[in-house]
This record gives sequence, structure tokens and C-alpha cells, in this order.
Amino acid sequence: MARTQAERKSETRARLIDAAADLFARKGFHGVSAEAVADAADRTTGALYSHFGGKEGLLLALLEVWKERTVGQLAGALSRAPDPGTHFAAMWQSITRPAEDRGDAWLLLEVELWLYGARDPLVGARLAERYAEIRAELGEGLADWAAATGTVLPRSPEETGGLVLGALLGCAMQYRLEPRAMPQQLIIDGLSGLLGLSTRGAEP
Amino acid sequence: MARTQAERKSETRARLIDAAADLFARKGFHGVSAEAVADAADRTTGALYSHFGGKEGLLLALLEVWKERTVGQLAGALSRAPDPGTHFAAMWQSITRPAEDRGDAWLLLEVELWLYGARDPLVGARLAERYAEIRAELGEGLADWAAATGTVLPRSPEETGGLVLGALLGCAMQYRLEPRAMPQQLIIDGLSGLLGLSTRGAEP
DNA sequence: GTCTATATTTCGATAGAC
DNA sequence: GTCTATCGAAATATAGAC
Repeated sequence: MARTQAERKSETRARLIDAAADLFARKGFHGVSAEAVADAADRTTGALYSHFGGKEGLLLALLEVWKERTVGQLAGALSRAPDPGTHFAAMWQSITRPAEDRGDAWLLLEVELWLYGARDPLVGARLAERYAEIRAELGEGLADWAAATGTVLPRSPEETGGLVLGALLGCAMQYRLEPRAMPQQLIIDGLSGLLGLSTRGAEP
Repeated sequence: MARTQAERKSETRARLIDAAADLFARKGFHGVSAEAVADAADRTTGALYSHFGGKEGLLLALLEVWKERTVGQLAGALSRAPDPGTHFAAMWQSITRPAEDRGDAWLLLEVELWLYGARDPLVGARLAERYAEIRAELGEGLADWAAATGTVLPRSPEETGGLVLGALLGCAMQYRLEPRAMPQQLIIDGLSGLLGLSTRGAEP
């Protein structure tokens, strides 16, 4: 066990970032003390300051991990999408299912980071890059599907991705406050309408 | 000047709520001290606690004002809407124009309150009511237009309102980080698609 | 590299004068 | 109803031991 040093270091880093993701989502960045984050990670504020220089440095590190993680899992989900309908359903469920491991924590952290980014230019620039990547991934996935099935999409992939992402985000926020107001079928129909597909009705 | 008492009281209330709306939007609820709010309102923490019992009571009062104000101005905008396209354009501009008086402060406060409501059941319930009202107003306005022009909307007014509100909110959040990614024409086209109107292209 | 202990500041909230 | 003064609690950040 000669590499205990580096192991311990990177594990502490990971533990602190995970704890920050959880607590920032549940209580908000300003609603959590650096000590509370360190406690949740079974470390102390000394370690936190040694690694990240402070609470804000921890948030910046979290932002990078968050960026890679979301874009990566999105790309994975897209690669095995038979059609937009089931694709949208899968995305919607991944956003709205409440508990399991983390569940609606994703949405809370997403909005928390957006709010931080809207107030802080540096974080805002990072977030803008991340959203652009998501729009691109999302739009390309749908464009691939369209090309494979001979469907004609009315907009460019990036534009399509932006509209879909926007609708998903805004609808998820409403769903979080009142789930009954946003049934899954409504989301799927609406997103299909955004693509120019008139997949409404479909009564037996 | 016999009613100086009541005047001073209600003016202090209004000043504190206005200052709270501004500061909560710019810095976030937890990012602002009660003293900072009182200072911005040219009052002291004593007055704040006398009126609202604390910072959280001030937020609840702000929420009520916010609720009435937004629904009211929305209803006003709807009553004079010639068609969905110009209607959407007007709504989009009212969300995205940057300064003037308050401008993107609306979006920041909206999201700040949402985040608070997602974490606090009491505030969440109030917010849910507000969103339901907005969905209803929005959907009814569009349904009226459809009835007047003989257009058939594929969904109920509430469902339509929910999709439109969601798309507007999510797109506005992306716009705030990167305006170029969300041009107005894209929003109008997308929302039209949500309604089942195929208003795409329209090349000369 | 991490922990304990602490210095310094700031916050929320209250008591009492006016 | 509002202001001044202030108390106790909690937060950030650091210094030094291990």
C-alpha cells in the first residue's frame, strides 16, 4: 500500500464534491456552511480549504464534475433511443422520478447552479458552455433519428435541442411544484409538437 | 395630515417589500442579510421585524405581492393580443429585455422563489397556486384566440398553458446565459409548434 | 494531507428609548 | 411605529500540531 497518499487525497476530493452536490441541492449554496459540507464528507474544514481554498472553490470544482457527468450520461441515453417518443419519456422520467438514489436533487442542483451562474459571470460562462453542449448532443441525437427514418425536422439540431431542453426544464419545474399538472403524456405530445411531428391524439 | 400614521406604515411595508424583491433577485435570499434589506429600504431591522417578524416573513409577504402582480400584468397583456405570434413575442420580450426598470430581475426572482418553494412546503404550495393561475390565464387567452379564429387547439387550455409556460421559462433560462442561442424567432416558432400550428419556414 | 482549536466577522433577533 | 444598541449564535478562514 504505497499509494495511500494519492488515494486518500483523491478520495477526500470526491467525498467533498459529492457532499457539496447533495447539500447545495437540498439547502442551497448560501444555506450551507463549509463546516456542514466537511462534516457530511467525514472530513473537516481544514481539508476543504486545503483542497479547494474555500466554499466557492468547491462549487467551481463541482461545476466541472457536474458538467462532464451530465453530458456523458446524456450521450449514453441518446445512443440507444429507438424513437423520440420513448426517448422523451426516458428523459422525463430521469428528471422527475423522486427518490431512488438522487432523484429530484438533479433538478434542484441544476437550478441552484443556474442561479449562481446568472449572478456570477465566471460560473455563468462555464454553465453556458455546458448548456451549449447539451443542446448539441440533444439536437444531434434527434437529427440522427430523423435522418434514419426519413423524417424532416423543421429546425437545425442546435435550435431543436434548445427548444427541447427549455421545455423539459420549464415543465420539470412546474412538475416539481404540482406533479398532476404535468402528466408524462402531455410532455411527450408537447415535445413532439416542437419537432413538427403531429403525434397528438392517437386514440385507439 | 391626520393619516400620517397609516401612510408611514404602509409605505414602510412597500419599501421593505420592494427592497427585498430587488435584493433577493440579485443576491438570493440567503445571500442577503435582514440589515441589508432594511438599509436598502431606508429603514432599520427593527422596522422589518415589527412588520414581518423576520426575513422569512418578509419573503412570504413578497410572495403574495408577487403573485398578484404577475397574474395581473399577464391578464392585461393577454386581453390585447391579436394573435399568438405577436403575443408570444410580447411575452418573450417582457422576459428577456435586460434593464429598463427591472428586467432580467424578474427571471432571477422567479427562479429564486421557485428554488425556495421547492425546499419549503408552505412556500411551495403558494407557488403551485400561482403557477396554476398563470397556466389558466395563459391557456384561456390562447383558447379565446383559437375560438375567435376558428383554429383547433390540440389540448385543453390548462395543458396548453403549462407547455407554453414551461417552454418560456426554460428558454429564458438558456437565454440568460447565452442570448445568441435563443433568438426570438426560434421561440415564436417553437411555441407555435406547441400549439399545433405549423408556422415554420414562411420563406418569401 | 488532515485535524484541532481559535480568531474574526457577520448574522438574526431582541430590549428599551423615543 | 421606528430607531439605537446589543446579545448570542453561527459563519468564514487561519494557525499550528500531528
